[in-house]
Formats: sequence, structure tokens, C-alpha cells
Amino acid sequence: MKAERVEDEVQAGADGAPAADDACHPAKYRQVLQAAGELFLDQGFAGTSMDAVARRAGVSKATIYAYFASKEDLFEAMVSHGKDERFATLYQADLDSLGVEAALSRVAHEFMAVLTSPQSLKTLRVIMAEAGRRPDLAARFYRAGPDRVMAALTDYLTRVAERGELAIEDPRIASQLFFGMIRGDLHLRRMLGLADQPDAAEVARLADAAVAMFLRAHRPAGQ
Amino acid sequence: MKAERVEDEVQAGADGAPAADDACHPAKYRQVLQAAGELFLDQGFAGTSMDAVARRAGVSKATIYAYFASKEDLFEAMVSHGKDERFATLYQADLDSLGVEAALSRVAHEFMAVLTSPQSLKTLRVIMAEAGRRPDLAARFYRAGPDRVMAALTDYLTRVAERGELAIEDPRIASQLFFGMIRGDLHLRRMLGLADQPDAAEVARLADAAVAMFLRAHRPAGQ
DNA sequence: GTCTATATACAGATAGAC
DNA sequence: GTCTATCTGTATATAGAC
Repeated sequence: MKAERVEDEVQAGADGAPAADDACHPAKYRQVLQAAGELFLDQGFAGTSMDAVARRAGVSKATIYAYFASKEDLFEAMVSHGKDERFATLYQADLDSLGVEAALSRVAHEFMAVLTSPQSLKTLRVIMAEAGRRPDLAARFYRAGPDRVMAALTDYLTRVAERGELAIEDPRIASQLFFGMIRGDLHLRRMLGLADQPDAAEVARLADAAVAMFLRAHRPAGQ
Repeated sequence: MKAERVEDEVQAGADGAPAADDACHPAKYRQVLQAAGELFLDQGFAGTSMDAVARRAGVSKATIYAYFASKEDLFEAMVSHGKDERFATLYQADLDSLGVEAALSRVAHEFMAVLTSPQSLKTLRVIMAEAGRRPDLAARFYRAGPDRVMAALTDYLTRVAERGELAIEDPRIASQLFFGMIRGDLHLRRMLGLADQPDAAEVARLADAAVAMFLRAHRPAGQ
């Protein structure tokens, strides 16, 4: 549950923001950060008051300000803290030991599961909502998550193309289209709060359909 | 808490240009609605104060409350007012008079252009941000926009499949995947405020790539 | 309808005791 | 570090004059 090196560097650069290692922080610090997470992600930045955070965390406002210089600081710390490692299972996966279809299927299923989780949806919503005012935060999120996952798939597709297993002209574009299919309409509906549950059956059906379509489109000439 | 006024009529979307049916509302009403649009879409619901709307509209707060019962009402009216008809050019297009590739290409380009426009991005951001608190608003938006466009493409793909021009097992899934590819990573980056300009070249390249991949995947058996 | 002025509540942030 | 109490500004919404 430790932060990664990359994130540590980023956080060290942030103005006075403490690092994300839970264990070396007092209990009240963690309570504040968790309460901030629950409220900011549900109510947004402007919709969340420091009074509400203090109430939910079971501390006084002064305690919050002992740790965080401002509401903005608390928000940024909360976003950094909430960065989970679910993405890591995607870009660190050893895809080459699997067959092409199995590899793509694995990426599709895991990416979809991550993307449609309530936590991811809330985080993405609040980051998008604040993107105009905190572009650096959005950029950090993108690079730490979607970008790394996509880069990993691009690399994988490059190798697959070199081995002649698939006919892929531009692996980067192919990777973008693949993830686009996976995100797809279900993710949009989830972001809009229209589809309540992940509905495992529909997730699987869409993921499989995306993989099938990708494979058909990039079948090597011989087959 | 709903106002009895009717602002459900569809308005022309061009940013500064008032639509014809705006004329049946007094000038100050329109000023309020436009100011609300500029502020809510940029600052979000909670981040926008009625004082700020009044100031930008050049009216007093009391005037706003003469037209809208509450901040919530003003927000909803503003979203309904902003509903533009750019989507209509998509689901009303006569696709059958074109070849398959031309039809898909047209849908791809127009949908991408609509989706990456600043207005659409801001609207989508604020609707997503408020989705938890105003699910009905999100649902209306989805049905009026993405859902209708996708339904139109599903119908078109059904006809194309019946004519044997493409091999499509499930037109609804195919349509979802197609729009997923079109939205894709560029849209995510735009929503995060990372890609400043639509970058016509990249839009075209991605749209063309999506169409090409779709056609390759659904080539009829004979070819 | 439209304004000025205001009621009332709550926001972010701080002072000072312990 | 943690609290209670408070400062100062601003929020939504309304009263009442015209």
C-alpha cells in the first residue's frame, strides 16, 4: 500500500503536501484524509465544506489546518492519497506469456473492471470537474493511469505485430481504439450514473466483443 | 421545487447567438440564462453563486428569483436551454444514400467534432459532476444525445447487415464499440483538459482509423 | 419586473488556551 | 496537536419600495 516512487517525487514537489505513507502519520491525519476523500468525491470540491470534513473525521477544523494549509491542499493530498494501484496490475502484467486472445481478453476485462468501479468513477468525475482549475492534477492522473496502461498495450501490440501474430499498422492508434471500445458506452452511462451495477454479464459481453472485433480487424493476411 | 415555466423547447446551440424562440422571453430572462450557462459550465453548480450570475447578467438577484424559484431550478433550466441540435445532424442524417464507408466516415467525423467541442465538454463535465445529485438530468441528457445517435447507427447497421454489405452479428454491440472507438482516448484527454485544441488532423486520423478497423472487422465472408 | 437593502446561515481560516 | 470560540466574508433567499 505504499506510494510508488514516481508519485513520491510528484508529491515532494507539491507545496508542503505530506507524503502518502499512511503508517508514519498520526491517526487524526488519516481520519481527515479519509473523510476528505468520502466528501470531495461525492460532493465535489466547492460542494464540500471544511466543517463537514472536520465533522466526519471527528476532529476540529483547527486540526485539519494543522496538517493542511488550505482547502486546496487538502484536496490535492486527497487525490494523491486515493491513487490506487489497480492500474498497476494492468501495465505490469506479463502479457507475452499468454496467447494474443488471452492477453487482450485479460487486459479488456481488468481495465473494464477498474474503470467501472465506483471509486474510479467518482475520482474521474471530480478530476474532470476540476480540470479547468487544476490542470496539473488532471495531467498527473492521466499519466499515472490511462497513459501508462495504454503505453503498455502499445508496446505489447508492437511486439505482437513484429512476431506476425497480428497485422497492426500503427500500434499506438490500435491501442487507443482498443481502449476506446473497452471504455465505450457502458463507461459513459456509468459516469452519468445511469447504470447502477457493473453487471458482470454485460461487462464480459462487451469485453469479449471488443476483443473479437479487434482480432478480426487485425487478422494477419494469411489467415 | 420545480418551476412551472416551460423551457424544454430545444434551442439553437451557437454560443452567443440567441435562438428565435428566445424572443418570447424578456431580455433579462435571456441574460440570466446565458450568464448562468457561462458560470455553471465553468465553475460547476456549487462553485457558482447567484451573486455572480446576477453580476454577469447585469441584473439584481431579485430579478433572477422572479424567474427561477431556486438555484437548482436555474441550473436545470440552463442545462435544458443549452441542449443544442448538433446531435440532430447525426441521427437525422440520411445514411442509406451513401456507401457504407462514406456513411460511417461521416458519422465518425461529425460525432467526434461534436464531442470534442468546448461546449459539449463543459456540459458533459458538469452533468457528470452533478449526476449523483440530479440523476434525472443526466438521464435526460443521455437519451437526448448519445442514446439517440447510437440508436440511429444501430438501425443503420441492421439494414446494412440485412443487405449483406457488412457481417454484423449484433448491431447494438457493434454500434457501442464503434462509438467507443470514436470517443476514445482523445475525448478522455479533452475531458481532462489535457489536449487544448481539437487538432483537426488527429481527429481525422482517429476517425479514419476507427472506420477502417470497423470495416475490416465486419467484412462480409466473400471478400 | 426590477431594484436596494437585508435576514439568516454558513463558508474558510485563525487565535489562544491547554 | 488539539480543542473551543471567533473573525470576516459570502452564500441563498426574501422584503418592500417603485
